[in-house]
Amino acid sequence: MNKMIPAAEALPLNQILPGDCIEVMNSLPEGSVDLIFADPPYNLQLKGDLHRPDNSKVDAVDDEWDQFASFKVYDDFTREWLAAARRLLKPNGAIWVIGSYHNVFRMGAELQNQGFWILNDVVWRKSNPMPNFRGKRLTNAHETLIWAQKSEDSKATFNYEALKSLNEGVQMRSDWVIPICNGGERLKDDNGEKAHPTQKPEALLHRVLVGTTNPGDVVLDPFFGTGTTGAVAKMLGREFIGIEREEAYRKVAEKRISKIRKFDKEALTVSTSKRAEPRVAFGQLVERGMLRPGETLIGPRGQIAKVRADGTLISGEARGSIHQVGAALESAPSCNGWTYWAFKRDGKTVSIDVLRQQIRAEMR
Amino acid sequence: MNKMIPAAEALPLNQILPGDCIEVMNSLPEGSVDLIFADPPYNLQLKGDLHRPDNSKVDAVDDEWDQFASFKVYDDFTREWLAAARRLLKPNGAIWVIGSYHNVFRMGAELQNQGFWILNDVVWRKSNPMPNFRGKRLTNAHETLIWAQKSEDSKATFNYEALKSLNEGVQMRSDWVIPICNGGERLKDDNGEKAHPTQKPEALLHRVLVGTTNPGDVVLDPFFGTGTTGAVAKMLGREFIGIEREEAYRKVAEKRISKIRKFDKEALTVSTSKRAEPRVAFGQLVERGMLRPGETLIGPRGQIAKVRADGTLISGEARGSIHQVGAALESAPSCNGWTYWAFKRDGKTVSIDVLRQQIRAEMR
DNA sequence: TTGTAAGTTGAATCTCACC
DNA sequence: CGGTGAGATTCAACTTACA
Repeated sequence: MNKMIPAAEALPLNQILPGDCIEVMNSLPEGSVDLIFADPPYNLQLKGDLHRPDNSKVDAVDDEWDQFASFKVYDDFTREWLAAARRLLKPNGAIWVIGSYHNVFRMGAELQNQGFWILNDVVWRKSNPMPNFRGKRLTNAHETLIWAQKSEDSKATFNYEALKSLNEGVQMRSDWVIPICNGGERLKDDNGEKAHPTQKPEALLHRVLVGTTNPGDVVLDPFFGTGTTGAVAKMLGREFIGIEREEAYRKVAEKRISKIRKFDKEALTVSTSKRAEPRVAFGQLVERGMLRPGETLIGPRGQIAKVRADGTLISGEARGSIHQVGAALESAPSCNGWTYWAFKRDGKTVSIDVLRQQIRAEMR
Repeated sequence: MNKMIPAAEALPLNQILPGDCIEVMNSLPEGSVDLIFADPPYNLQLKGDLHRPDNSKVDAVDDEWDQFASFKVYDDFTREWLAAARRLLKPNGAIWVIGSYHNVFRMGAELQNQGFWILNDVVWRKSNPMPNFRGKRLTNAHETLIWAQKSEDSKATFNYEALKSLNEGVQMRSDWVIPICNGGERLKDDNGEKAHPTQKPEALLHRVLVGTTNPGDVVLDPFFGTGTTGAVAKMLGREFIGIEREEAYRKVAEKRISKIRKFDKEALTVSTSKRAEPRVAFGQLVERGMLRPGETLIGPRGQIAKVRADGTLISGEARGSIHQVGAALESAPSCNGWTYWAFKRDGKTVSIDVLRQQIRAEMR
């Protein structure tokens, strides 16, 4: 790592870097990336690449040895690129990997072995999968993604409300129905053949990036292919770094991404949770005279408490914050006093949360 | 292995054997079982308590049998029971295992390491999963099953047509929508508490056994619990062998299975229910690029709103779902955004409902 | 009896700012 | 780094109570 240059400035943003992804990742400054999306190759047909100890004839035992050896080669490869990826991540960074049953179990186990902390596994349910023509198995209608943060105590970005909005106001689930990439989105080469065998749909990356990054975040894809990650990142105002070994793919991806335009800033603002709202102390309502010391608050089933000048409540034996007194009256471990308590105005019962909204509106 | 007695006759069929599953499996004759269904401990590693937003406490799976000190301990356990299971299988035998992201990657990798040949991974999509109460992750709405045969050249049973029939005449896919086990099917103990924390639905086993065994086949479940595998096997005219360590579970299972009657052949025909129109989230149109963030939607009297990246709209001060913003502009309590909003294509105004129809057509 | 409302529950790796 | 306390957070299906 070059200590002369601050990491952020040393990052080659919005570029496609040629070469082997492990080498290239190891040349980049550590702790500099917010999110990694990785769609590694999963062909296990590595037998031809293996160096046998001798030229013995292929028999059943050798077949088993072959299979074991090919898993070992794949596992070594997985271990190396995951370690390089992990080094690049910021402490609160996260990774998505995608695979099928051929490789995803090995990737998932290695993620755990390296200390990544799995947050969800997600099923991409293909609405239009290729049927199983021979009728010997089930239609292979899904692929599996794993979402993991760098370590158990990382605080990965999760835009809960944005994903809920994407899902008609209902909490987003771990199974995503998205069509495979075809039609106009499917990139073709000069011969009209598909430019990449496993091009991922932009809808998939849209959901990943909206849900687990913020605008301006750095997203790295070590198996860039024809650049779906980069294309969607650019649309969504994220910075990307692509790594791709094959020149043909790099060319297609560069052309593709050059044509993309970033969405308006307004369109990129997503729904946020209440957690992101500025915190308001209940005492402020008293200070401002919105509630008076001595005034009575009412709980959901008629419970009564009195407001004190310091912004605490008193109700029977219980005294303390709006939350503590609410919890005490409910014999509950906790209580959100803002939604629990109400007061009377002009004969009507009004939640104290309305007053908090007023203060928040003034703050904007 | 006792060579004096043919293996098949030595098998303790339709019984629940007490004890540790590894020891018991190793005491049974090798090569004698057609199918193994295994639902091992998931190693959930839960820490503190979890409360619902209404402050009720979630009854977590904190049983002693799910505690493992480390990944290494869990992996050793997995290796041993899978090896014992493999020994029991006939050459053309197969195995199903089920798990969550906590353990399924480790099981899948070990299956491959031992020479099992994966045929499919199957996603059990729960129609009614427990939500993520804290809003910190996606709803964990599925579990994963792996279907593997004993070795690459095994010829595992696969009843293609039967599964196709179960699926309204369409080839069965690798994602199965099945509700979690509750209601009358959920077994209770004498106190009215659930008898087992992780009882699997009979519908799941029904599909597994119809699809991958024949009547008369021997099905072994080394983690028998309260005996869903045995109950469904008996209904379907398969022979079962259960292994269960806990006496309480064995008692419940025995009582349960004694009440089961084998189906008439006629009764095996399953009734199919007509599905409602699938719900489409407006956000899907954005993810799929049918509408772009920043694009303008038009209301029936020329009202204008902009699409945001998370599938919400913004129009003046109003922001929210297509329904919410429509209602706000009309000062109405509610509004069907699908019929309210339109967009421009090639100079023509097109209802967004047209796009919803397109997605529904793809889903069929 | 029937319809409606309120209550319960499920394999869960479920907070975070501040002192 | 650990302790403290504010305060944010749920979906579908079934069961029970009651009109």
